[in-house]
Amino acid sequence: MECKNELQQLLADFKANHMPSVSIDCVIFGFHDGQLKVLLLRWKNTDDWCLPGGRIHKQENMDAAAHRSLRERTGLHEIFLQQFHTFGDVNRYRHYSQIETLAKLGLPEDVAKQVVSRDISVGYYALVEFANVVPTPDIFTDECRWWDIQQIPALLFDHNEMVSLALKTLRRQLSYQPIGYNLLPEKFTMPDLQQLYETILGQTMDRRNFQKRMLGYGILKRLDERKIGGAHKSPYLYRFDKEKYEKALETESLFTT
Amino acid sequence: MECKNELQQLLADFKANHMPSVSIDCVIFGFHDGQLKVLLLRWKNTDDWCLPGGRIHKQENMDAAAHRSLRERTGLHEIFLQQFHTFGDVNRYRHYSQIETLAKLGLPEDVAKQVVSRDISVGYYALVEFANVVPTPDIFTDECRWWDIQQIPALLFDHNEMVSLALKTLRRQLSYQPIGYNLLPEKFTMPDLQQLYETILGQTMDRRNFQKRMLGYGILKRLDERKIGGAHKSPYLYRFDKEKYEKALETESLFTT
DNA sequence: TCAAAAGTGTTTAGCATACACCCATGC
DNA sequence: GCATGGGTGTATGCTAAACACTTTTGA
Repeated sequence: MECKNELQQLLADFKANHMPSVSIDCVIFGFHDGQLKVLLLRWKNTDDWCLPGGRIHKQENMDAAAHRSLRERTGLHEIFLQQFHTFGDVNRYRHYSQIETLAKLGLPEDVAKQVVSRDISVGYYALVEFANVVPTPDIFTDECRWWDIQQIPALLFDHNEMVSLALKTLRRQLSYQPIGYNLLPEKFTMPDLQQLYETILGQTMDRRNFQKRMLGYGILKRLDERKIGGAHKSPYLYRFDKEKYEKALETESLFTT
Repeated sequence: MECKNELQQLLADFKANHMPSVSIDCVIFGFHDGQLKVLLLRWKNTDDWCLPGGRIHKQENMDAAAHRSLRERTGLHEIFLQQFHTFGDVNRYRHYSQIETLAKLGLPEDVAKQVVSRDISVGYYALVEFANVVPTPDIFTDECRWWDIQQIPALLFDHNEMVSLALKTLRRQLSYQPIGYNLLPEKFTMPDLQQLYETILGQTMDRRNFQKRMLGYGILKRLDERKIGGAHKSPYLYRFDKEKYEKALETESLFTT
């Protein structure tokens, strides 16, 4: 009972500080071992996975709330983060047997209902450098780890749909904006970059044409160093010319207002 | 006082039936006289204009709420309607001297504050056939009419920003999707269609190349009729091949999942 | 010395642009 | 008959795609 009151109190405090009806969910993309990965959380005492998310403080910009949530899950401060869609179906919380899941959480039913009442959720996607991430669970979850995009299980709520749409948006963005700055280490080789593109788009490309196109954007700087240690011929190392990269991000498309 | 209580009651009922913290705003595009137009509302007893909007019923899908709002403002049932961005800055309601405006509305201050408290707003844009629209004000407004996109005044809240972003999205969409089905009458001429494109993109195009491109999409059907009555040579009439048009909308881009 | 990966340049094709002439209609 | 707008086809250029040989490296 005391436990229940404590929970009620927690919930009341939470409600006082956060906007009701609206939540945020983040699809965090990372790249490692030639695989595109997504960061997922496992709910306490369950085998059920979901996307990291959060709520918006009453005096906080929505984008800031998304950044905060990201920071809490990954430890990263400067990240590429972009809104991609807002999900508002009444039944988006019923795709999966959430009642079972809530039961496993051990929450009293009325508390549980408030935790997952019908919400509008704003979906963001983030691109992060895999190696720098320290995956950190939140209070509802006891595990936070990367999943290969190909091997993502059935997620809670409408989160599988969110991942699909985020990936679709990422692919489209790739076709008119440079991407990679936030997904690769500072120094990388042209084959690294190509592998990233091929992984995101799910298709192979011609090495020579790819290189020509990338260099044509004028956002890469070839270093004097080469990557050593690998078998075979040592590839050159590149890094992004941040200034030009940012400019290319702003231009965004053929049609700028 | 009674008036105030009545308002309080209205507000209480409203809050019981609608999701708090979230609203919807619609940028409704129409096309007439070679001009791209947007439907705006004038607040009661003021000269302040804003976008039509609404709230989401507790048991209503968000898209349905947007459609309902559109229907109420235009009388139209089947409309092209698409979410384009969600606005969540804390200060988005302070771009303009809203306090003055609220004063003019004649609402008691505490009621007024609740009416325009800080919200997340989901922006939709709609393409409608100008001639079929019956502009209809809502309870907060006493005028609803079309404005040339070039002549839109300073709007309340962040609504100018919303119009800009909606237009930008529309322009981008034009570059990889056919548009026109919802903006033109059933039968139209190639010059009509070109004028629509030129108006949206804000640039002129070559007649011959435009026609080649449009016919190349395979979504137009040339009718045997020609448009009569105009001066000069009578142009052919076309209409969209709805089936192929829909298919083209789904394909959406080079990169389909 | 061999296999595997990386560096480099040329040819080709498809699509978008540029451009000019003839025809119909109302005044 | 003439000014205006609409119908049609061809030449050109640029970007993206296709494609092959040489070089380096570790095993």
